[in-house]
Amino acid sequence: MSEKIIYQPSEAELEILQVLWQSEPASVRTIHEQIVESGKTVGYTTVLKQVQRLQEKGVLQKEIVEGTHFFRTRINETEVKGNLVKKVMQNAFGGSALDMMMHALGNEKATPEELLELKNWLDNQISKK
Amino acid sequence: MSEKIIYQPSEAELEILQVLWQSEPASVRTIHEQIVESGKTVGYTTVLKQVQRLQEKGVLQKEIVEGTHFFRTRINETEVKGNLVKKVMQNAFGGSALDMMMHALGNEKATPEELLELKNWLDNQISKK
DNA sequence: ATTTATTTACGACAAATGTCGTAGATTCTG
DNA sequence: CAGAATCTACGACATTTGTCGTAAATAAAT
Repeated sequence: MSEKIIYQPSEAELEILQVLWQSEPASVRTIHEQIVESGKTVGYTTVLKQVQRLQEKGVLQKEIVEGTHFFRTRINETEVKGNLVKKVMQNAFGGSALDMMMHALGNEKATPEELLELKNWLDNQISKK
Repeated sequence: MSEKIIYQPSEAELEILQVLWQSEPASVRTIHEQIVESGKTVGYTTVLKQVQRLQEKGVLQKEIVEGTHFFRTRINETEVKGNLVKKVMQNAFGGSALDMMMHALGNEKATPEELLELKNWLDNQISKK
């Protein structure tokens, strides 16, 4: 089968992608603002550069509307995120979801609500076929 | 509180750490063999270099026993792995374990057994306090 | 003790990342 | 329109990673 290649964004790239998946298309100014608002201190040109690189890589698409440059992603959020977590699951936990889960939630870090949500989802998954 | 710093190994470093967590201490030769056996093609000196860097970083400790150099880790497996997965959970899933789980298991990738195991573990977590 | 095989120590490199500064281009304001 | 404000394009750098090659140091074999 045709192995679809899914991009593995770096951390800084993921921040940008997250903003875009949230509200596409967006200008670099907007992206930068969002990132800064989320707590990270980074210069405008730094973000601009990353955006340009992502575009060169074909991950982002640029559209110039009335002089302003807008960007939107060309990769699927679910696939990319799934890939990110699967990679960790594979590399660090030998592919075991259980093992990964235990490390992610272990040590009373998860709230009871979260555990319940998870349980419900799982029950659902199990029951349906 | 004193934020304990947990090392975030790169992929190649993780491979080495995995071998050591499995059977410490080990010589570079052994580590290399294990990695190659696990399917990755990489030169001996490449692994050696990585091991030396890890030692410089204080992640590994060297002990010379009768002429042979043995290495062992100085970081905790559970903590490091937990950190790796938590980082992804944070960066890509806004800290939501459920969201991460759905992406990791979504699309019928998980075996029924695995789902059950997970469910059991969860039930256990929930019930105990 | 020599020769041979193994190991270790170093130094190099290329590619990827994260960050900016600066200059030129464009848009907005008064 | 001219000056001010804002953007984009580029180029630079320092780090980190992943990979080796080569030479020097050790250990093993004959």
